[in-house]
Amino acid sequence: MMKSVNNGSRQASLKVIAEQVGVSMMTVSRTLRGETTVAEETAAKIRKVAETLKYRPNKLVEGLRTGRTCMVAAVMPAYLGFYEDALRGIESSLDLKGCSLVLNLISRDFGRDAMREEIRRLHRCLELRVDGIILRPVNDDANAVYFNEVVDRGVPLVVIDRKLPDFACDFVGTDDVAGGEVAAQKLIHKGCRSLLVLHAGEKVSTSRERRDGFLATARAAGVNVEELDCGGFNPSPEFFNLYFRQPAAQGVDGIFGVNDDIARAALRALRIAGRSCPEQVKVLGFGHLPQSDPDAPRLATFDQHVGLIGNEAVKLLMERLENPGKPYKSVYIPVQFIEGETA
Amino acid sequence: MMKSVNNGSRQASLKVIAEQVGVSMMTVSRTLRGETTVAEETAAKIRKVAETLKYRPNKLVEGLRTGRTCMVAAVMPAYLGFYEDALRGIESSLDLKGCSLVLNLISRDFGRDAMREEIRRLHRCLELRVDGIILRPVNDDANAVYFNEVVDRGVPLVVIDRKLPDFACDFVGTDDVAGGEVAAQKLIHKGCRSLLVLHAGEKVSTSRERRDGFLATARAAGVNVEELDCGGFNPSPEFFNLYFRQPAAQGVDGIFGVNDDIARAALRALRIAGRSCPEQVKVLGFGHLPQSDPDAPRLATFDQHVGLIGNEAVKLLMERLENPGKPYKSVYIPVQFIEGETA
DNA sequence: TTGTAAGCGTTATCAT
DNA sequence: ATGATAACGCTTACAA
Repeated sequence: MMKSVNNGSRQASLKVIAEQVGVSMMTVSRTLRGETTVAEETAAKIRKVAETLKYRPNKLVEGLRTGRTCMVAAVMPAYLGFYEDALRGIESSLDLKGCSLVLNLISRDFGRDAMREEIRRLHRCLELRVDGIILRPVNDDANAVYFNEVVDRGVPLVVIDRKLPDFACDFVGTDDVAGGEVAAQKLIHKGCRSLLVLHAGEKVSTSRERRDGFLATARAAGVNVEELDCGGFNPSPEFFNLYFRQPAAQGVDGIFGVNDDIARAALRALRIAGRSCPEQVKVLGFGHLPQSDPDAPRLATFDQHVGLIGNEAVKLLMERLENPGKPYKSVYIPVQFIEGETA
Repeated sequence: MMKSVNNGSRQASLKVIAEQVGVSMMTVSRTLRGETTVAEETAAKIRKVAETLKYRPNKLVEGLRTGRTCMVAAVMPAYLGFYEDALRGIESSLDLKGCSLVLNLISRDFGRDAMREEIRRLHRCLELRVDGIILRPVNDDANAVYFNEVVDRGVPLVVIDRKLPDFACDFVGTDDVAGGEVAAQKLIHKGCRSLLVLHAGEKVSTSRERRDGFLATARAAGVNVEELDCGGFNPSPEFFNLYFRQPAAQGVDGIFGVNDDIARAALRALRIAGRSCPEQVKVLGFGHLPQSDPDAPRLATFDQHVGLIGNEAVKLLMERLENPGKPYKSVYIPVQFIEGETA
């Protein structure tokens, strides 16, 4: 029936320890923070009692006083996919800085209300007095005025992956334009003369920029190039089958999918259409997602080093915390080409 | 150059609002918490100023006073895989309760030091004064005395997925024994008479229990049954190829892999060994992980409803918070058989 | 070397 | 209907 350590007593606190040792709270505080101005004899006694009582300093109070809670919030899509790496990067970087991660997941299920949900979560973060917020915005075409509340409070906000138009803040993402450019270069270099870029539509900045980089480079090189809007990052197989049956698709000898899913879907559609890869058509993806099927051909793609995005986001956050006035910075993580069997 | 809202002034607080309106902090507090004992006229003024100043109550202080921080920590493997669903379940359930999730990821890279890392993270959670902790232990064979510090503090601890021996606390996991039993029943029912269970070794409770359930049911039914220790949840393809070349493997007509990865690996090895599935050998997996390759055969498996594990963990946590004295509870989420092409 | 007092932002309790 | 005061756990500034 009896509890083991703190029988009946309050939680260990400076006060409790002070009473038990017979000194003032200050002496305890000093000792436990490692100040050397305490008599060794007293200090030893204090440390012993603290140990016995399993004292843990209250970080919240520290935050209350210093204005630093050592908590940083991340707000991201509930279906992490791609972002799991970023999350790991964020978490481990924060850990190194002695900070804790408050995670907020925005479910797809909210649909058009996702933005309202995002705001609600941001408000919660503010109430928790987190030191900063790392955000993958649910929308990158929306007017983002409501982020001003965060910024106005002086809470550092770092946006990752999808850049918000008309909103100045720190940003970390992939160098999508360069990625698209290199994709085109690679295909052209491998002899392709009629290119196709499969993208996810106008609304998503990452897709748009990869496509733009690709188109620009292809056109500059004077090769034929088409684009096809797949309507999203995870189009149905039927979509592709339909497309690759059309005559227009017959001449294509190089395809760039703006993400791996699109590229793999194209791969299957090509197989069904009876076109060989990489002999007749070369295919590049983007993202370098883990390939769960060991029997599928290894997709040539680009690694986005997503973990680095997370690391860098934390770094920017810490820099702004140190120096709130400095100009906003955008960091673009370069992609790395990954050889595969499809190109 | 000028900040937009709080130019030069302190953060909005009860005090600031009180001064601005010319009332006491208490009146402001009462108003903003929706008490009705405030004159409507005063209340209106207060609400307006609070709105203008974009006042957000400080949850930390609330926690300091009430002992409830509305923060719950989760400690899980950095490579979520399987646990991403649980994480979503936890996060969304917490959100419904008005709580925030503090996420701690334990990287595989720590190897044998993972436990030390786990302890360190638990300590951090205690310093943050979280209301409770949901933990997927890094080890389930280890002596877990150090969790006592958490329990002794009266911080509810709910363990998920892997049950700790010799440690009493709330637990939520899969009904692994029943899962193994049903797996054997299904195979026997489909006519298999020589079974094989591919498991991950003695150390992991989930694997062990699925195997035990499987073996017990198979033996009770009087069919032939063998077991093979794959040494982990992600064995190399070579491991299986080697095994299926042996004469002992030739008679097997029903295989149960304790997770989907093992089952799929077995599937490939069977194909290489020239044995047809499901005609000659039927294969069952466990876990119902998303199958990323649409061309691979749909694996017959068991859905663990991992999201529910997360939901239930939060429920247990809240129950214990309400009633710290009640006896510990173990909840086993039943699995659901998923038909597939491999059985 | 040690202690006292004030304050961080809020709420519970007891006045007025 | 409103206010004053203490308290939560800790640190900073100032005394002794």
